[in-house]
Amino acid sequence: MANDTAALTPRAEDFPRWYQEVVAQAEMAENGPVRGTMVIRPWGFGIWELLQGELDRRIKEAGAQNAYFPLFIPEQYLQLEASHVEGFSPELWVVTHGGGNRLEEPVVVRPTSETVVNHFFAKWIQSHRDLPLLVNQWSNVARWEMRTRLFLRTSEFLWQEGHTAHASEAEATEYAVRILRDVYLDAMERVMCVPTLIGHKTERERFAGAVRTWTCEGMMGDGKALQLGTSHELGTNFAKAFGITFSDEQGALRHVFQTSWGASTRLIGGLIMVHGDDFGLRLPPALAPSQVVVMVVRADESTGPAAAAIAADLRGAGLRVSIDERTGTSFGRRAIDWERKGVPVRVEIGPRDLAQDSAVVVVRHDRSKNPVRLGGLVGAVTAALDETAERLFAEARAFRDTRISEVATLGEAIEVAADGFAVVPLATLGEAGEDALAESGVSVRCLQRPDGSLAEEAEEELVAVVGKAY
RNA sequence: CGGGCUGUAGCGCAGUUUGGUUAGCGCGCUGCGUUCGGGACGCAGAGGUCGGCGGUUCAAAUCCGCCCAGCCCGACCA
Repeated sequence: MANDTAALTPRAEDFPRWYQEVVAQAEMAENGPVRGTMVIRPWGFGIWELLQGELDRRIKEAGAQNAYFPLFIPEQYLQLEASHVEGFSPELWVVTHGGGNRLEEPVVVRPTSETVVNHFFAKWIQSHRDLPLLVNQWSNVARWEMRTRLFLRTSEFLWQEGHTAHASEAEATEYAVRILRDVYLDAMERVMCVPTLIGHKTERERFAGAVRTWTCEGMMGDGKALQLGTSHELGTNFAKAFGITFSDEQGALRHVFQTSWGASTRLIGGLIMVHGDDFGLRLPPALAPSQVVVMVVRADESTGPAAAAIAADLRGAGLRVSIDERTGTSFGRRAIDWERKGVPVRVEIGPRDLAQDSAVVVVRHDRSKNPVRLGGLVGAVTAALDETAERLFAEARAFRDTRISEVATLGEAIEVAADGFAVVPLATLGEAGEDALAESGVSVRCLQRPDGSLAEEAEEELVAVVGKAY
């Protein structure tokens, strides 16, 4: 298993280093051979698959269907939308050769798929009866990045990207917000147990080609911000660039209003940085590839069969269960391996337990250990998993709340943003204020109403949540 | 793209200044045994184009030249 015997660097001592060590020692991912690329190992990919399932179900509930568009995009497509090309040009990987020959027209590896998708939307949409068109794809994308960190920023990453077309602006806005709330916010808070702020971006932070960008922002364990998911209103920008028109009920030819939205493997990085502790990862039960590991403390004629029976009972209750009977490896080593991987509950079973018809239940989130009668094991484990989800969320929210302050001046905002979020009236900030923040490495994460709700119309009394971002 | 640094076993490193038998150490790995309730121990093993190419020399991981790759710091970024 882990081939590193060193203890983890404490979070408080060096947070970035702690993060890297958790990713490595929990066997989640490692660097690929090409600079900035990432190999996602089975444990990390297992988490991604579960998260993917949760997001996918919500996306489908919101009415979108999955489809797939090509990895390669003609370079000229990118040129069609002015601000889009301006935003993405520096990040493009361009393929110039194929089959040993120079290509007549270079193709870009998709950095995002608005351009190809909309090329086809233009073909598929003729009538108001074709609307709304709601499509999602799960894919990889590639962007040239200067400085990469596993999961948080990699040259290639996995994500879903949704693309929709609507007959009216109001409908597009409503859908973009619906995705933000019903898909992203819901999955982040209920599945990932990550308390999440929602709002919209300032012009400076807006997606290249969007008229408005909605965002989900989480606070990491060091007080920095991570953008967890975004939903963009594209207005008619791409519709005009790609000629996406439809005949309305009156027979008039009009441009569609569009949205696009995405969430990526970056979420796994956020999960680690929100819930991890000095002993490693702590997984919310819904995303744990193994929710329970039954550990055989010592091999004898009774422990193996007992562990198998316990595992069968737990599986019967619908849980994901692993059995660890590697009794050739010392107990401590194995316990620490599972702890680092963040498995929410361990059930330890040895001769001593069996003699008392019990097992030891160890809960990862607070590392508590308690003996439990075998007959009550399924109930105890299920309760511990439910409690883990609640406690992880509550703990993260309590931490975040202690690191958010309302402030009245730019100076205070910068000070607070050193290790948390500052909430400052937008009127105080202005565009000049945003420039001033940028000089200290601080940015506006999102704009919201003073009560934290979304400002769906142009409103006067908004506040800006500012912080340092990953 | 500017500045600094590093390439020696799967990983982390020593050895290079001052060239000299068979290139070492820790972890990991394999086998056997003793262990096993929070990072076990003993014994025996396996594993190397010393980043690459060329040069100097009786002799190169070590000196010289060129090349390649990676890391860190700056400018840029979901």
